[in-house]
Amino acid sequence: MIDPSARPEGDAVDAEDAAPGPKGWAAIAEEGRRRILNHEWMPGATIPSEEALAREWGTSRVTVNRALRKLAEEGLLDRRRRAGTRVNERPLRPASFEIPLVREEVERSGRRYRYELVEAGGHAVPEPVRSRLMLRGRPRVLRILARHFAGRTPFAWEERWINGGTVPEALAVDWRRHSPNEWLLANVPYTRVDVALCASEAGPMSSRALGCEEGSAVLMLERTTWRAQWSVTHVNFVYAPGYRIWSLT
Amino acid sequence: MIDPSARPEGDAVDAEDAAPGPKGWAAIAEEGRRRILNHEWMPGATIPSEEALAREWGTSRVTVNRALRKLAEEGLLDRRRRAGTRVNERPLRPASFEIPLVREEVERSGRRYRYELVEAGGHAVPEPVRSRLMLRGRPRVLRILARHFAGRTPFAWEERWINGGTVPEALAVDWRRHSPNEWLLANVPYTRVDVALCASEAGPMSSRALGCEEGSAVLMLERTTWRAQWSVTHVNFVYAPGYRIWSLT
DNA sequence: TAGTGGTCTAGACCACCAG
DNA sequence: TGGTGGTCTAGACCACTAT
Repeated sequence: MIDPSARPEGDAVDAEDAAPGPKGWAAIAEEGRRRILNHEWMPGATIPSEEALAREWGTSRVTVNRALRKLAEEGLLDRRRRAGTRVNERPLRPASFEIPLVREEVERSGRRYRYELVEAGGHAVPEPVRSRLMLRGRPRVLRILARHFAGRTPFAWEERWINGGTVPEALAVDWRRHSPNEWLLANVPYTRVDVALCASEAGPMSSRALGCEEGSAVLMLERTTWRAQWSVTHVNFVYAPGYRIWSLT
Repeated sequence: MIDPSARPEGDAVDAEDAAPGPKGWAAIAEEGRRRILNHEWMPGATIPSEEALAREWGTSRVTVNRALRKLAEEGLLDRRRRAGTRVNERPLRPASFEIPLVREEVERSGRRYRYELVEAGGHAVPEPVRSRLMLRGRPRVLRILARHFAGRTPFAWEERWINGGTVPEALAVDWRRHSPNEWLLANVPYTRVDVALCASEAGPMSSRALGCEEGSAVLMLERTTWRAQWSVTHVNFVYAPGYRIWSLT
């Protein structure tokens, strides 16, 4: 949840005058980052071994390891046994996007969140959803349609299917009072989540729900959740036009 | 680049019969994950201290620390000094999306990649781009329009501005031969990248370039790159209709 | 103020793989 | 086959914060 490296602490030991190098693994990582950006460590080149760097910086190998591992996670370095550590030619830190709960996203922006159930009940399952949920036979499937508001403005449209074979309790829940996302998170442990993002054109229902024109370009998030090998739920979130998702800096 | 936890190795020590616990930090993390999913560690509850777990599993505290740190990064645990480690009430592993280079994405899918320059030259800078690049005064700005193909099919449309104040060399590059993305990555170190995703409607140029109807819903990726406090480039990638971006499992 | 997590050290063994 | 990174241990000090 919180990046531990963001709280560099524990100033190592001593002081006096002996060790001239940076103190703490975060500082060491910073020094490595600087050398890479300044091309003191050239792109594609092999950097000194952990042991050599530990000697140079007057620290232990484990500390150097921790720092270099961080830089490797950031994509700046490529590490392999025996081959050593190389500066990545394409220091492309893959942008990462986090998909928060709708409620949290709205509240974080300082607006009031409201959830509104539109419809909940059994429903024929369209083929694409059927295959996503890997349904066999004719299990009961619950469909939920709902809106999420930021203040008075529609924020997102939710179209969800819940596999009653995996989550029979869901059939008895009062969905006027419980938002599916939050109820499921609180009540159904899951082991895997598949998420996809795409652009879509607002359909008849979503455009009415979001107060935009049919055919408007909207961002759609599809999420399928699994508990072991059993599918739990598949949901499409359609965000109101203009919605943007930002990378985590 | 590579998740180190994916290669659990080094089987710890001994064996004999003494330590019944899981071996290695990855195995320990797995055991913790299991307990959380099985509600053996209840949501919201505080789990035993690192020292206690180290004793229980017959390992060292550092190893337990490494494992629990991993689970915290995954969002399953919340750790704080003195307060101890708690099971997160919302074990929502934030889905993360990686934005690869267009070329890599195309080639990974087994198709042939081709880049085609449409236009490159000085150009008036529209206000939104101007503010994104934080341009002051009237620096020279290069605009590049290009297409990216997967086989014979248009894959993405690129509209890019390069800040000539920060990257004067860019003004002399032959953009018929070099794809801006790759040239910039290879030649300009950067320190920060801002990325946003949104849905957009294909405009006159992008629709013609992508071979779709004007107004089609398309996914657009905006990226602004910085070198220290100087903006390097701002680019809009418009993907052909139907493009989907998947989370990294 | 005491207990917990964050970090460091020094030494060690092992898996991997380029030469 | 040797060198490199991955990992483990045991002990230690420190920063933070709930009580």
